[in-house]
This record gives sequence, structure tokens and C-alpha cells, in this order.
Amino acid sequence: MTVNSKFSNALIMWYLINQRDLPWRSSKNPYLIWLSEIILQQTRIAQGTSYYEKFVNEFIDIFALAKADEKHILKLWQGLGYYSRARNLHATAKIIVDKYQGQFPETYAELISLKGVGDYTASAIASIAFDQPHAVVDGNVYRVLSRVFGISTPINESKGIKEFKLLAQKLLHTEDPGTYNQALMEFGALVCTPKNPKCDSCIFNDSCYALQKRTIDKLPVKLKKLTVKKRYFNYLVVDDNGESTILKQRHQKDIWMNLFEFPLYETEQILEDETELEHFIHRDLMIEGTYSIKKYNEFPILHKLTHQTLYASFWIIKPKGRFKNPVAWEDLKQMALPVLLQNFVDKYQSLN
DNA sequence: AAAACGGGGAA
DNA sequence: TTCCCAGTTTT
Repeated sequence: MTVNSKFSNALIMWYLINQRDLPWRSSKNPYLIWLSEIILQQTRIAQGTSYYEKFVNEFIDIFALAKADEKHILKLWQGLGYYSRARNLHATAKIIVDKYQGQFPETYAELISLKGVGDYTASAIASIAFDQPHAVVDGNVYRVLSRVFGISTPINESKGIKEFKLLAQKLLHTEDPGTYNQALMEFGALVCTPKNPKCDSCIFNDSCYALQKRTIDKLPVKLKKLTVKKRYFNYLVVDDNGESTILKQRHQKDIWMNLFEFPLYETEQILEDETELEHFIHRDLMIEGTYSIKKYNEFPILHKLTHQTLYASFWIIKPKGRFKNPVAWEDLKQMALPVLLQNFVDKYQSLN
């Protein structure tokens, strides 16, 4: 028995006993595998599972998903983040229906050409749904392989990306690549965890390089730190006695693309009073001039994203006359809102 | 090659 | 706080 098959056999044995019972594991339907993989990109199982259930219940197959409105899909996606995944999900569903007659392509090359499907997801679908020999490399795989084999090449530079992909591919259990891939990821999620890995009960604790060298907490190596910029958002919340408000859809290439929000006035720093807002309100919101305005939150609400920290102030505007493009508050239930906005709406409505 | 893209949970 | 999650796309 080779070193490689020893590794994959041990892993698969461990997996058959210790795997979690997850909803997408009961099927090899490529639609369900694809859906679960998109949802789980950069997302914990615990967070993604309920979304998977929602989507499966709402869209039983690729045809149902392709026919849906993007607004509907975004609403179901609300709170999961990285909303380009939802937009690409819809675009790809249409492509599968229109170009492939609803049948998922089975080759890696065709799969990776789909929107929102990169090397990881193409490999996952090809191996899990179609038993093809493509190794996945996700965060779990980087961690397990870097520790067990003592590889300190940075995982976020091209050299490391290639090296780990090559190693994962070399270790691949070609008889059952789907199970091998899932086993490796599951092992990283349950045993070889980022903090406090369970080395005592680890099946590789007699050979693990990092454990022997006491470098578990040094691996995998990840370089670079991200820069976080600050932004100051002033949301203008028109409230016509709880009847209607004004909502805008974001279209710019920016955070939350295609989600809805109240009219936004962004500033370079925290806005203390409303004088700077008045021109904007009159020009973009009001048809007839008079209204009252009051700051809702004394201190800006902090909302942290990966690359930016948002400081949000909400200004409540009670119009005396008509205003442009009113939307019933009731209709907000259908619109996808960023979590920051949904939290505000929930709090605001509980007070009225 | 680097930066952007969400939100949440664990330590 | 910091890290990072079944990564991909754009710059």
C-alpha cells in the first residue's frame, strides 16, 4: 500500500464513522450538490444549512430556480452575505436550462465556465455528483494538508495554491473521489480545527508533521492583512404615518449590489445635523416641500464588513405633503435588505 | 498579484 | 478583538 492510499483510506474510514448527517449528503443530484456548494462558499455549515433547506423547498429543481425573479432569490439569500453568489446562482440556473436543457454538464471544464463556479466548486460537483477525479481544496484542506505534511508555503499566494492543489490531487482516492473530498473537508471541520484541534484523538497523530514539530498553531501560513476603510452612511427614512416610505435598489458595483435600502446620503465623516441633508431631501425625495426630520440614533450604528466598517445614522422624515415613489412599509417583507437595514426596520417597527 | 465581496460564531 | 468559514470575481 502506498503512502498516498494509506492517507486516503484512513481518512475515508474515519469519515464513514464520523460524518455528520447533512441534508445535501443524501443525494447525488447535481442541482442539489451545486446549490449546497454555492451556499457554503465562505460560509459555515451551521449558517448555511437553513438557507439550503429554504431554497430546496422553494425551488425543487433547476427549472423552478431559473424561472424565479431575482428579487425573490435575493430575499431568500438575505442575511447570508456575498450576494453575488445569489445573482450568479440565478444566472447559472438560466444557462443550465437554456444551453444544457436543464441537464448539468459533467466535465470540470464546463462546470468551471459557469458563473460563480471556480476551481473548488467545479471539483466538488465533478467528484461528488459525477465521480470524477478532481480534488477539492478549501480552507479545511489547506489546514489538514499543511499540518499533516508540514507545508509552510503561504496558502494565499499562487505558489501555495498550486502546491496544495497538486498534493490534494496526488492524494485523491480515485475509486471514490467524492467521498475522499468530503472526508478531507469533514476531517478539517471536526478534528483538525483552526483552534484547539483534537490531536489526542486524531488518526494521524503518530505521523503528523506539525504535531511532532509543535507547529500546529503556525500552520497553515497565511500572509497579508486586509485594509478596512470607514464609511459613513446616512439613511433617510421617510415615514408617512406608518403607511409608506421610500426605498432604492443599489445598482453600483459596491457592497450589497441589487439589494434595497432607504435613500442613502454618504458622507466623509459623521453628520451631526440635518442641514447638509436638506438639499438632497428636497431634490430627490419630496414633491411638496415641508417635512420634519429627526435623527433616530444618537450614535452611529456600527456595522462591520470584511473590508469596511460602516457607521450608520438613520434620519426619520415625516412628510407633510406628497413624496416621490412611495413604497408601502408592508412591501418591505418582499425586498432583500442588508442585515444593517433589516435590523433597523425590525427595531423601528417594534416601537410603532 | 491584490483587492473586493457579508455576516456570524468561536476563542 | 481576531480569525475564518465547503471561494469567486474583478481590478
